[in-house]
Amino acid sequence: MEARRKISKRDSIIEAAIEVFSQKGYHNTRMEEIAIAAGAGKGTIYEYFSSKMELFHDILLTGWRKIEEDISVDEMASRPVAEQLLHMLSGHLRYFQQNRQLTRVTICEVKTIDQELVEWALQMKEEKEKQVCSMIAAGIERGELRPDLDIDIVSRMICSLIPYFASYVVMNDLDLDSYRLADQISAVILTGIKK
Amino acid sequence: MEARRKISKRDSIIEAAIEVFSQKGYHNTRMEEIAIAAGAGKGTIYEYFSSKMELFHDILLTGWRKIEEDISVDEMASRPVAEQLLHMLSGHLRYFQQNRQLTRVTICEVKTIDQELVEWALQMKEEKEKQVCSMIAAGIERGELRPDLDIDIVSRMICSLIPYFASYVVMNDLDLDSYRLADQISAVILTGIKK
Amino acid sequence: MEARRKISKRDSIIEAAIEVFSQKGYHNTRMEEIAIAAGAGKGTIYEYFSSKMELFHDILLTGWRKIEEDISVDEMASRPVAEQLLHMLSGHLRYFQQNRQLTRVTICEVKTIDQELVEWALQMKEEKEKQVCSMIAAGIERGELRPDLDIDIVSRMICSLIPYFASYVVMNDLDLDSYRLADQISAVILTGIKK
Amino acid sequence: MEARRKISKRDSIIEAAIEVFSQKGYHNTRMEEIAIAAGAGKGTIYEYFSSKMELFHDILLTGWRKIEEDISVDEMASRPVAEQLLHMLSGHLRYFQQNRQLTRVTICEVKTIDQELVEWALQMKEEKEKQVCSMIAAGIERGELRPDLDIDIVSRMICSLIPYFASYVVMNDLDLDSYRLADQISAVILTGIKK
DNA sequence: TATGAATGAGCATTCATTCAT
DNA sequence: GATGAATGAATGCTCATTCAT
Repeated sequence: MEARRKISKRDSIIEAAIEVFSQKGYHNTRMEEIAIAAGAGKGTIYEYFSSKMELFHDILLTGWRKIEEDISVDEMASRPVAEQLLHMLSGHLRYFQQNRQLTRVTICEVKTIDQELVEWALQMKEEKEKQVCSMIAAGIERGELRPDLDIDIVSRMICSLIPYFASYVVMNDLDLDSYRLADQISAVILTGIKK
Repeated sequence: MEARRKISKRDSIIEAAIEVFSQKGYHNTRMEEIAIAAGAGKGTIYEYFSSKMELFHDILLTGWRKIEEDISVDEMASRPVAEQLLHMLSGHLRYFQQNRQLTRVTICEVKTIDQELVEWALQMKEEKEKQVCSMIAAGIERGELRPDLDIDIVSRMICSLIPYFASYVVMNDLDLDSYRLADQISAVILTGIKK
Repeated sequence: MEARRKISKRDSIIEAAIEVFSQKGYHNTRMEEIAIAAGAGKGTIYEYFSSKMELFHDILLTGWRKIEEDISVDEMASRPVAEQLLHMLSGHLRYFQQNRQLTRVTICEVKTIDQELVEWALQMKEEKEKQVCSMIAAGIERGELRPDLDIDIVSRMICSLIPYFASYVVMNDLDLDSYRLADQISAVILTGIKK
Repeated sequence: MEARRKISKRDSIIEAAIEVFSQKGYHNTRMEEIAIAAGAGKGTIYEYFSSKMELFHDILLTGWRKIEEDISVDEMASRPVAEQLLHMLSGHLRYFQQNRQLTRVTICEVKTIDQELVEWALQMKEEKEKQVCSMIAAGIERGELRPDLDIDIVSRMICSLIPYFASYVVMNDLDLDSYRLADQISAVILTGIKK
């Protein structure tokens, strides 16, 4: 029971931190606010996280992992690009909708804070771009896509859609049909790149 | 000569502020750093700007205005979408390349700082989206584009490219051929949306 | 014990603040000095007082309340004016002697600081004048005092004695026999106003 | 003409300084405000006064000298105390009324500012007390006053009236008949001390 | 383990004073 | 002399972090 309580304490802190960070941003959030929102003491946060930065970093990591778990692209690698693209986009959009606050934090905040974090975020981005590159390259290989495409550029075009529509979804409280939206987006892109 | 010196002092502060803000971010920049970088005293900054926030806001506004001046979209309105799109994208990309630091500040920093500023940034974005919407709508009207397009979505797809490639251009110090890049991007989009 | 310590911390800050304010004046006192004198950190002061002004205001209020508690005039209202006057004056003088530093702050500092505070101080003064007015009026009523007296003027004359002798007592470190002093003062006034 | 202009510049600065100091107090007054009120440049003030403190000190000195010129007590020394007292009090009260702002500065501000100034103010006060002491002593000598009076105390009682009624006169914009007021005050005191 | 009182480094801002014109 | 742009020392206040309980 103690272990369970400890876990729930840690989780309530994370939950509260996501809430407050997403509303006020990293720099405008005070540790005390998080503590209050978590129903814990200020000191308790430091039992689980060594600093404000680490807490933030942890949230970012968790967020990213959850996305990647949610949208496992690899196992789709053999499917047609059309399907993969649709799967990826709709997966992301659905995730954004279901994790609005976490998304807001993950997308917007990283750049202002810490060199280490910026580089980490860049890595995440590049990883994503590489994933999409592979998808495109394979599509060309298989003859699905036009062979004259600049793979890097197309990959970045697709990746650009994700954070932009993320903030679109997050900022508006409207509940979108994420599948239909993804369908429309990928239709345009596909027509633009298919053979 | 007095007038000239005053202007150059103000300008040297702005220049220094862009430099430091773009490197360290708003919250990690101390006024003293800006002063030193500008070769001025701390107090001098306050002769021209009433607060750190106002200085930052001023830079953002200036940056935005310069972009809009640089890429006057309106006078192109009667041209084919293909041309307009290419003009807009290559214009932005060229601007980003020529104003790397200002771009970095303009694109990245806004969200963490101030509610008022966030709303202002949203307005700018929406304005841009509306511009592109008109472009698309007119293109459909003229029979250049597929009539079944969801104008809003396509507009957002195009707008998503701008900040993403902005940070791509800004983060890497490589000198890209912005016209070629824009050409490739718009080719894909165009194929995706043209009749 | 926790409660006790918290109280003593707050008190040690107040004590230190009275000490430093009384020696250097409000504007020449830095918060850090108070903190050092209190054996506390700068931040600790702000745990108990939201600003320098509030700390000062609090001290003033406390000082005033202590005086009024110390010299409860009301319960003497039925006694002869001679007795009341002597009681009031000797009470004040004794208080001033026993709370030299607080007196110095209370009497001298108010006017330079803050409009709100000035008005509060004026109210305190007017309250005091009214108290004495009642005393005089009742004395005339009872036939103790000359009926042709201008009550307002006499009241002000008596009130003028208090801050003046306060600073006299406070500035000199001599230990006066406050009762004898009060006796002499009130004797002169009484002879001047009695029937 | 230059000399005349220079004099008027200096005077306009003093005039403006009295105005602003009396309204905002020493610490809340900025040199720039004085400069603006004087219709001069900030730097110009330093042509005539080496520092803010010196400007303030100069005003105080001038104020005090004007009082003493206005109410020359010495030449009255041979007259009866009744007359002297009335002369002194009514003189002061008239002066206060005619120089409201200067009075406000002279009476209220001194204590918070500068050790040197505090001591100067104490000297002024003691000088005044000595003057009145002589007056009383002479009155006793001449058999006008009761011989058992404590000269110091009575002197302080009289001196206490001056700043108190000064602030009374200054704070209220009512135009008082200073002669009548002085008459009433001195009547009470005299009855209290005469043989 | 959990707490929150205590801390002090860090920073935006003010304003008396200087000095080139 | 007169000016006001430029300066930087000085200071109130914030908030992440610590540690005694």
